[in-house]
Amino acid sequence: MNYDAVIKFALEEGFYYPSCEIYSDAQAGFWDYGPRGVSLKNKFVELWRRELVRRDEMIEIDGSQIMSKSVFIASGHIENFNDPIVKCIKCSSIYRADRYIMDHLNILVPERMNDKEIDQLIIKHNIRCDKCKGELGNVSRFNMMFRIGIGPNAEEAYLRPETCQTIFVDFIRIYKIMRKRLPLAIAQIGKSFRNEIAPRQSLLRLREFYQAEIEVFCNPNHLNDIEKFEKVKDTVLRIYANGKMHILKAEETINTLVPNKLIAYYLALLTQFYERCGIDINRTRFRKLEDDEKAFYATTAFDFEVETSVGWLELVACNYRSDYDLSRHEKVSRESMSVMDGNEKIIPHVFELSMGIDRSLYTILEHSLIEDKEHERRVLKIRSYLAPVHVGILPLVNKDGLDVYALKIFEDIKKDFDAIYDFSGSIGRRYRRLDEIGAPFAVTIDNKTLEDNTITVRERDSMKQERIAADKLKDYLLTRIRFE
RNA sequence: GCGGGAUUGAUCUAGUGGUUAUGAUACUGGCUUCCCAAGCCAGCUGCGCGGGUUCGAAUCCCGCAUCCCGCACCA
Repeated sequence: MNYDAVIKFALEEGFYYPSCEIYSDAQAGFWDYGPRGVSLKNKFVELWRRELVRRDEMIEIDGSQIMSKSVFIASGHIENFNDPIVKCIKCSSIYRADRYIMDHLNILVPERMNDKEIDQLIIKHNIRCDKCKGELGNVSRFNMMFRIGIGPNAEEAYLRPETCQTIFVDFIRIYKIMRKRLPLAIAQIGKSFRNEIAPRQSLLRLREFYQAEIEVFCNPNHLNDIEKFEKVKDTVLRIYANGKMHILKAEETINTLVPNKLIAYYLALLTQFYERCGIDINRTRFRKLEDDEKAFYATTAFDFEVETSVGWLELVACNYRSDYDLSRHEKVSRESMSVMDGNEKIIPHVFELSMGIDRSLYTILEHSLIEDKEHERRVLKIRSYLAPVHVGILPLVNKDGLDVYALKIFEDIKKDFDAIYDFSGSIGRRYRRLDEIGAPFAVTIDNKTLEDNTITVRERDSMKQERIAADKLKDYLLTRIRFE
């Protein structure tokens, strides 16, 4: 399915839709998850906990979304997370100042150049607006962080632009109390906020969005002492670097494409996780970033990208952040961030997996939504453990006590599964409705049920049915829906 | 943020100044129906927001917002 079809599907079925849509002053870049979307998201998060957090014995925290100014002085966001912009006095066109000058003068403008120097360059070379030849105003700064005021005096603070800052500022306490050793991974799911200039494409570019971030704290001198790497050494990594694809077992990438075992290990875990999300892994790649593409804190970076109808989409940023964050926080807060690793006293380095949840959910939908022309149906062929609804309970006809029997079954399982009871419309119509929201199973109660207490279970993808004892339904669903 | 296009029920859509705004799908209730979008009856939802022109605006004009395309932006 393509992007437009997924958007329409999401609106119709209640996966997600624009926030505040009944008001005309609703702002772009904010979307709500509806009933089906929340159910999908919750299951995605549970899979993430299962396949990453618990599997790798990570620690999960949940931090505040509002953080103090000092955090972002230390993190570099106050200084770096903004762009110098100039505005045309005449026609109000806005340009990114440093790039505009580079394009016009063919010179390199260093990132650290201050606003006055940029102003002088503009005046000296009489740079004018491309569109109307009007004069340009003074440089101003647009910071992508949402600044907010705390309390009656509106003390300066910010909505976090990435969840990981919580992990960095909490690190030393967690390390001291949790009795863990390096490498130690701390994970968090939560909202982040970025004041994008022009958000577009629904869940793909939001001003308020969910991240699942994993920060692996490690000793830079032991990046190849990773015993658990053995468990994933045969996992195939798809790496795009130097202009071509490399499809190799994890162990074959070490020292060539991937600098060490620790990074390769987590790239492998990530690959396995997304495979279990039902994303077509043959349409994914880890793209090794060139120096000019990397974030200001990264030394090695891979983007995990997936092919969609709108092109390659970045789902996860994997950055080796070295000791940038902890050292900066140590300097600004004057709290020591050193820990003992064996006999070494070090400031840990950090390897980060920064997942975009909203984009991941979008991709799962796009890769799972199928137009089944043969059976005239739209089917969400999503993994059963991610399905927003697990099972529909349907009386074949709405009389003869079948409805009563069906309701009893529904009451019996509704606390253990996401189940819906549906008696309205023909049986075929009800199957179609369940197919559309990806319910992997439909249970039908018919006359035979009244005689021998058996029911039929219909499978979404094959449309095949089998008859089982009604009192075995719970076991049946448990084995078929559980995480594999 | 700039330029262009668009905005009519949940979804798609007809409607270029004049009765009560069109149709389809979907949805709801009922009848029928023992297994895959059948049929019949009944029903619920709508002109993005604000201002102007006009006797009269979904329709013309202006502003704002959102969506789409391109540019720019994307730590």
